[in-house]
Amino acid sequence: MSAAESAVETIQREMTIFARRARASAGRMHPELSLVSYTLLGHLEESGGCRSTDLAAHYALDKSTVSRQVAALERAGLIERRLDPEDHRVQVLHLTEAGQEILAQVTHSRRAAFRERLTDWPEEDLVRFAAYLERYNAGPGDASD
Amino acid sequence: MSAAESAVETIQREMTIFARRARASAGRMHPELSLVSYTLLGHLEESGGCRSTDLAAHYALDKSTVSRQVAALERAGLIERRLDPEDHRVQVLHLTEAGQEILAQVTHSRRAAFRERLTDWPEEDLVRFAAYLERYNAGPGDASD
DNA sequence: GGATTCTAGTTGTATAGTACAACTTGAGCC
DNA sequence: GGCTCAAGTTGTACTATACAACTAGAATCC
Repeated sequence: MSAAESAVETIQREMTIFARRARASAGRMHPELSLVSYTLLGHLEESGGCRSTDLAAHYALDKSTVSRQVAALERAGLIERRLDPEDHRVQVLHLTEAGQEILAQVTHSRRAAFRERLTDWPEEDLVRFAAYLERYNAGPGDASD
Repeated sequence: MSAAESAVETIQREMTIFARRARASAGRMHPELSLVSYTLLGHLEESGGCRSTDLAAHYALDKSTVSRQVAALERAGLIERRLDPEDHRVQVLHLTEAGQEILAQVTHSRRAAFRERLTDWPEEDLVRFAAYLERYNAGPGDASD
């Protein structure tokens, strides 16, 4: 097996390990905010408010799934819906203050966990690793982010 | 924000994107073998047979979860149980021939998907990317693989 | 300008994966 | 032989998810 083939093997294996771990630990780390909820809140912050349908399209989730997630986030007081005055079918979702706070907290603690894991890495390696990941994810597959 | 901090941000974001995608697409790619089942079969192959309890410990899953997964895999004819003659509480799990075949197929198609995604990468970058991932996963976190 | 068709979102129903707790069965140890 | 420990199963519940059917509002088309 060539060096390139063996590297592909390794990348596959390690990415799979990472995915499994992320899935297993996501719920335990932040019982108040599942990985999906966190991602949705994050997207709302970045986008400055968007529709349920946009979230579904962006993350390749069914609209019913998003609808229930959104309902839960609203029940928890983390987001609010504003009826679009132009089109009454549309509900534009926004973070509440509480939502912004929780998102900031979770982001902070997630960031801390990553940083700790990467603490010994020279800056040069961090930058290169980040570039590789971006390149990998930006690849020709599903453009889901 | 320093270059290192911004790289950590990027790594966190891109790893999260990857994990979400893997989770979303795993079921669709191989309807006959979920990501968990695939991982369990893979471990059985690597280890050459082990106990249900070992799988649970290794992947930080509850023994009841593994019990049901194993039952499904047995129902599907992909693994078989052999009673440990030394200790009749213990069932040693082994891949059947059918299990080996399916595992090989799924491994092959997963590998093809990865390879396609990485097809334009120079060998040097593949090798470095693989090394970074290994280093990341080998870090001080949970040693779940 | 009313009927038809499209779109946003909700609700009903089903499934997979998971955890926790209670239980069963066999092993090991005074 | 009778406690205690270990391996695994089963009951129950919850979360995330999808698909399909539905509701309500918007847009379009004679």
